[in-house]
Amino acid sequence: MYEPIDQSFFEKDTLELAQQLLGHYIVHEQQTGLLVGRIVETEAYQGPEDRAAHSFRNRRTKRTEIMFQKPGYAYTYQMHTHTLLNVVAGSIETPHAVLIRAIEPVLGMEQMRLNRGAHVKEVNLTNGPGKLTKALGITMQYYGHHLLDRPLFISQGEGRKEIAVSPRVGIGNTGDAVHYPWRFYEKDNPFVSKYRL
DNA sequence: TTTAAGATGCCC
DNA sequence: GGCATCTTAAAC
Repeated sequence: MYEPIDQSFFEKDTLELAQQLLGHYIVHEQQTGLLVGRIVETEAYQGPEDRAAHSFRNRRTKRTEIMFQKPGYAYTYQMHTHTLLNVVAGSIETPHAVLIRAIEPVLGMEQMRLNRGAHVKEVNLTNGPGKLTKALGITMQYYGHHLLDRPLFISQGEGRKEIAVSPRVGIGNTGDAVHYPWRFYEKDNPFVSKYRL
């Protein structure tokens, strides 16, 4: 039923990929069962020109190294107490990534509740980049994992509604980059994260 | 070796 | 609005 998508899917312009990811599934096959979420919000980060990107000015470190590889790898990193998940984008040596900011629970909601806490309302289970990784059980162990490989992969979706666009969330102090319209989400979807400065 | 900062989220 | 709490990078 859920099968990894083709490598060619990742090989497109980064802004295009960020939009194309909307409506596709993230699948995590765990011992406890299948966890599936439908991607409803993404953001593009395009080093070396993009001041908000970790790879700004081709900064190449242990953390950013995966962004210089071929597209389709998972770039996970720790943000305070949370793990955030990116899909590496752009050709080799072009350090782009697409941050997955929100998903809509499709399968395994019981386990997602266990991962997130029983008192959390359904709409708040996965409506943020740190929330969805916790719900899906995604940790730093997936840094450098390729998203065509089980147990964590992208799977073909069944389409999406209208795409809305906005500036990216939570990038203060990055000059012009603050205004780039590189956040994409499915219009009117209740699982999209709250916009913050 | 030490320190600061961060693509967040939860609680007060 | 404060603060948790972890990884990395850059300062010293």
